[in-house]
Amino acid sequence: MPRPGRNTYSDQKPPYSYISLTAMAIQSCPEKMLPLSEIYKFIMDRFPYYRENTQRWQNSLRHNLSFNDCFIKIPRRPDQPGKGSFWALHPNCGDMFENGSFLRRRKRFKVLGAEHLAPSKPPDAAHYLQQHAKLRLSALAATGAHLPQVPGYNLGVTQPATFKHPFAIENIIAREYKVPGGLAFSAVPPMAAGYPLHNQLAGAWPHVYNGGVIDAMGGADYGAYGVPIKSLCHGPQTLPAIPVPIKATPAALAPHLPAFLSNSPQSLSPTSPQTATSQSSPATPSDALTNPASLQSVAVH
DNA sequence: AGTTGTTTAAATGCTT
DNA sequence: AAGCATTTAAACAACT
Repeated sequence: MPRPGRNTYSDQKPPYSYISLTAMAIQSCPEKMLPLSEIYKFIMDRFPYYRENTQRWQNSLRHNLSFNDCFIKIPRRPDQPGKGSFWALHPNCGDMFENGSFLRRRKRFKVLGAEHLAPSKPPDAAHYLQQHAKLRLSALAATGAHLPQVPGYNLGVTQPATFKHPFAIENIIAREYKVPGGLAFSAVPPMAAGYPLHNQLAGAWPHVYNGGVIDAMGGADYGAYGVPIKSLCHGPQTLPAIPVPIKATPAALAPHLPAFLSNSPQSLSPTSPQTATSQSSPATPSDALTNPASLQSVAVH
């Protein structure tokens, strides 16, 4: 748990846009979808800055959820009582922060085509995620795995370690350039900028380096909903140290990234079979659902 | 009544 | 400077 009231750099505004914060929250949960209230909670738990002015930033965040096509709304099933819908990332949104900055995307993600023209039809992506979650749950039940129960929607299903969405919190952390000595350099450029850089960057990023994100996820060992962090993320010690240029160009970046960092639908060659990067166990039937063909999307502008 | 979700509009700041 | 992404504010509807 974060330390309440601690007056540190962690009280400063984190260098993440609402979009990246929301994506982080969504990716932190095994089912990759969260209700609004849980997104709020995630952000407030991890970033003390957002424990204040809640009306302001939560309104902004809601605006972002509605306004940006990279977020999709997933209706609750009857067996998932509660307020509001779930929010998830559009399966095709890929790595929106491929430029290395979580403050500003290079391009906005925009959905094209049928989804906009026929909104009355439930979005395939939403259906896919629901089905995906369901199938993974039944697969899990079959294995007899014991995982913590989370009311309503999140049953603690863990992701296979082979795929990490670019927004997964561990991937975001992984982009920080770690130096053996403990000094850390950020892959996030200028805005690090807005931070007091006279001191060590590690000090400027306490929410990341000083037990921030990892520590705050329920105290180093447990992440959201009591799921052990290590089952969700690579531990900090196993995070790849990836030197990312301060001003990264996609062309310069992509070839050097480990597969799991560039492993997004959009980063694949168009001819690559999607099943190769399925988020679910390759042995599960949910693979058939991982790439809804009707989902057409593109980054625009 | 409070929360959730959508939409419009304007301001701000970064990128090209 | 223009274009664009993001932030902020606000109004409003729907829902619990």
